[in-house]
Formats: sequence, structure tokens, C-alpha cells
Amino acid sequence: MKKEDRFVKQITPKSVDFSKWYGEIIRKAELADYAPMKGMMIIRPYGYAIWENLKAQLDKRIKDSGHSNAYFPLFIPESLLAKETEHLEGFSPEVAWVTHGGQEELEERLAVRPTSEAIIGSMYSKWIKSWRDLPLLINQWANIVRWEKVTRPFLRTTEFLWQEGHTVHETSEEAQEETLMILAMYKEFVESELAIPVISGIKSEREKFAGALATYAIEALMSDGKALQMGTSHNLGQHFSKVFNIRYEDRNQNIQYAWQTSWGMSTRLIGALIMAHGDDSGLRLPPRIAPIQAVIVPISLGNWKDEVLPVAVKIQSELHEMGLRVELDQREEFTPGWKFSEWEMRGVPIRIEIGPRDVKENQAICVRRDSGKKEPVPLDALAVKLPELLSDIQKSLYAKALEFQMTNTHDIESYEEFKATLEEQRGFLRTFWCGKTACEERIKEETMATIRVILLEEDKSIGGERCILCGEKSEHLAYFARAY
RNA sequence: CGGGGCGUAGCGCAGUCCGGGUAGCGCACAGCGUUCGGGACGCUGGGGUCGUGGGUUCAAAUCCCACCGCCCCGACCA
Repeated sequence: MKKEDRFVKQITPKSVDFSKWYGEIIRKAELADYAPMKGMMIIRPYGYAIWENLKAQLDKRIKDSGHSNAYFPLFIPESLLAKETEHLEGFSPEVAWVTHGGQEELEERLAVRPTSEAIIGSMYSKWIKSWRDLPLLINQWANIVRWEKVTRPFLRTTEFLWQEGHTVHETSEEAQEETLMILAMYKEFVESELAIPVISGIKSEREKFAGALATYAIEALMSDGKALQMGTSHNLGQHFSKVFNIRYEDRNQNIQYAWQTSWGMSTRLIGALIMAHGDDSGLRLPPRIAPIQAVIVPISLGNWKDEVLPVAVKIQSELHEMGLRVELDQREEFTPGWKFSEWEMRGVPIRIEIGPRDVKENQAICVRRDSGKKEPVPLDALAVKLPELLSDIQKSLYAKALEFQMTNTHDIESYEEFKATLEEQRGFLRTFWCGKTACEERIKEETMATIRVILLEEDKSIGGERCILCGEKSEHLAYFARAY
């Protein structure tokens, strides 16, 4: 961006210091604030409004695909959490424990849920008796606590909000089908609502969820070239049904352990929005989830209160009637220029300027946040033009992000090239990997890059290439990246 | 958990070393007036346990000791 075009001067340009830029956007756009406890944050109304929009859109998809919402307890007795040992071992370093009720020490410690497989599994064993009880398709919206050592607002906080689905099925095939259906739903949701293109695939053994048979994930590339996991879908197989005794009588009157899945997406999505779309002037929110889709800024010149304001009020109420989220900024203590910068920083997709000149000409000036393009629009055309603009901005943000992802996805043929590319340009490195944890770990040690996902069978165009590190024959086409 | 940085008004900082002595600046905030098509200006005003505890001293933001917290960069994770 050219210097004279950069009107917002309150934040560090992201090219100068990405971390600082990220933190400043969060505080100055009033998305969140640091809490007085380490690793915790307050999600402020503007940030929470984004979450509510994301949640509404995702919740609709979850329900449309046959799932129902429920709510399970925040606390999990230690004995329950400890039943699946791989699960406990995976989470134990980051579990917070309640040891006292008032002054009295508890007989058994209570874990603050780091995820709810255990408590939900224990209840499912009571509810499921017959194949007629299946599939059981439940989702919960909840808060989760994980005692992380390194925290960053939205990306990794001690407490976060998420959605976790927990389903039970008659067969292994059905569980697998559910796992992949959710993965596809997540991808569609993120791409169409958040306008962020993602890659999807299976996680390596090392990166999979503790206690799962297989973990699938969607991953996106942030604009600093690092990858971010945006959602996971796990096929739990019978691991949890065996320890929680979730059994049913099948259609042939045999007693069987049930097959389960679990899947989740969190407030981390907000961090992704910031890092995938934001620019030097601040946030750029996709219209479909922006709390404010258009802001009207009246130009306070001359007798504007009588001449301009009534027109602005009328525009707002008309657009509001159409279901658009439109704000009229009639604060008198700020100049129009100040407001322009403010709303830009907060990522509002469209600004509608209206001043005395426009009123005379029966028009308003529409300015796009994504491109900065201004155009006069006749007042009676606003109702048609605005939805068009919003939809165009949504598409264009996605297209820009996709272009970025494609130009930063590199097909790699040698380990030397792998290391060089990572140093010089980051991004996704697409290459073959033999499937051995030893190779994966050595690559991580030497380059800080991890396997984000391995492409699924059906996505593979070619087979029989060789592992980037050891040279063994391999069918695993993997995406590597440095990740958050 | 390692390495670095920082705690002074809501935010950003100066003052601390090298000299202990009325706690300052910019922004923000409040009032009034003039302004307003890309972060306006004038005047007036309010706001401080100088991170916490201890010590030295007539006197500590400043010197000494201990502790706490936060941020950033690395090893582990939605």
C-alpha cells in the first residue's frame, strides 16, 4: 500500500512486525482485551458479535445435518477421565484440577474439561441399548480449559469457546462417513462464511487426537505464511466405547461396541479471520459474518443535521428493513475523517458517505474496505447495489486468499529445496513422506515444519513417489508448514 | 520450560545508569467555543498505592535484596 493511501496510522504495519500488528488489531478494533490472569482474555462485544455470527452459521449446518444440541458438565471426575489412558496422557499436562469445595478437600479431584469425550461417553453408555438408539448425533457449545504454557489471544488461550460434536454409530463405516461428512462441512463453512480457503486431509499418527483412531483436519495459510489448524474431525473407532462400555444389541441380536466420532471448531476462527484477511489498515471482515456490514458516515458540513442526517436515517432504516446490518455513525465529537479510519480499522466491508453535495445530487458514496474503491450510487439504487457489493466483497476476499494460498503452495522435490523454500518464503510445502514418525520428527527438528495434513486417497493424482527425507517409496502426499 | 524485553494516569512513553530532593509529556477523557468530503483547533479541567514486599537514607520511581506479573522469540498443543 502506498504511503499516501494508508489512512489508518494507529497500528503497526503487518509487514513491519506481524505479531505486534496482530495484537494491536485485537485491542484497537476492540475484539478482545487481556484478562488479569495469564493466558486469559475478555472477548469484547465487537469480537463476540463475530463469534455469534460464526456460531449461528455453523449451528445451522450442524442442525441441518441431523445433530441436536445438548449440554454436559464443566467438571469431569478424575476416574472418568483416566479410563482411556492414551486420552488422559495426551491431555494431562494441560488439565486444570479442582481440589476443594469451599474449605473441604474433595474425595476425588475434578478436571475442568479439556474436551468432553469422557463425560459424554459415560452418559452414552446409559442411553444406548439397541441399534434403534443409533445413530446418536449430539453437539454441544461450551467453554474448555487447557493449561497452555504459551498463549496468544484467540489462537491459544487457557479458556476458549468451541463446539464439540459427539456421535455414535452402528458400524465402522458409518462412523467414518460421519467423520468425513463433518470435515467437508467444516471446509464448506470456512470457505463460504469466513472466505478462507482451506486444505483438508488426515493428520499423521503423531499429530492425531489423543485416543482417536484417525484425525482429519482443515488447515489454512495465514498471510505471514504460517499454517493454522481451523477444525478437526476424529474417527474414535471403539476406543471410548470399550472403556465407557457403550454397547448395543445389533440387528442380528449380537451385543456390540458402538463406533464413535468427535469434532470441533473454536474461537480460534476469529484469529484466522484477522490473520488471513487483515491488512496494514486493520481488519477486513467478510460481509457474511461482519457484525456491521455497512456504516453510514454523514458528512457534517453546514446545516447537516437538517439536510443530511434525515436522509442518512432514511437510508439506514431502508437497508435495515432488508435485513442488512447497517450502522449510522452520527457521533458529533468525531470528524468524518476520524470515523473513516476507525471503521476501516474495524473491518466494516462498506462505508456509505453522505454529505450536502450528495443530498443535492440524490446519491451516496460507497467505499469498499477490501479495495478502497469509491463510487457514487443513486439513493434509490442503494437497495440493489449494496447486496451486490457485499457479495462481491465476500467473493473477492476469498479469491485474494486463494490466490495467496496457491502462490504460497510449493511442490517440493528435494530436502534441500524443502529447507530453502521454508527459509525464503514459508507457505505450504507439498511433498511425499514415507509415513515413518522418525522422518517426520527429524524434519520438524531441522526445519520447524510439521505435517499439517496428508491428502486423502481420492485426492491423490499420483502414487509411488519417494519420501523427501529418506527416499523410501511413498504414497503419502503431505502438506508441511510451520504452524501456529 | 529456556532466551530476550518490559512494569510510572485508560493507552504509548520520558524520568532510573552517571547525579536520591515538588512525578512529567503525547494521545485519550470532561467542559466551553470554533470546526467537519481522509484521524481538526483553541482555552480550561480531572485523573498516579511509580508492579509487590522488605531494606539503606533526613529524604527513594531513582540505590540494595526478594518476589510477582505481562509481552515477544524458541521446545509441546483447538
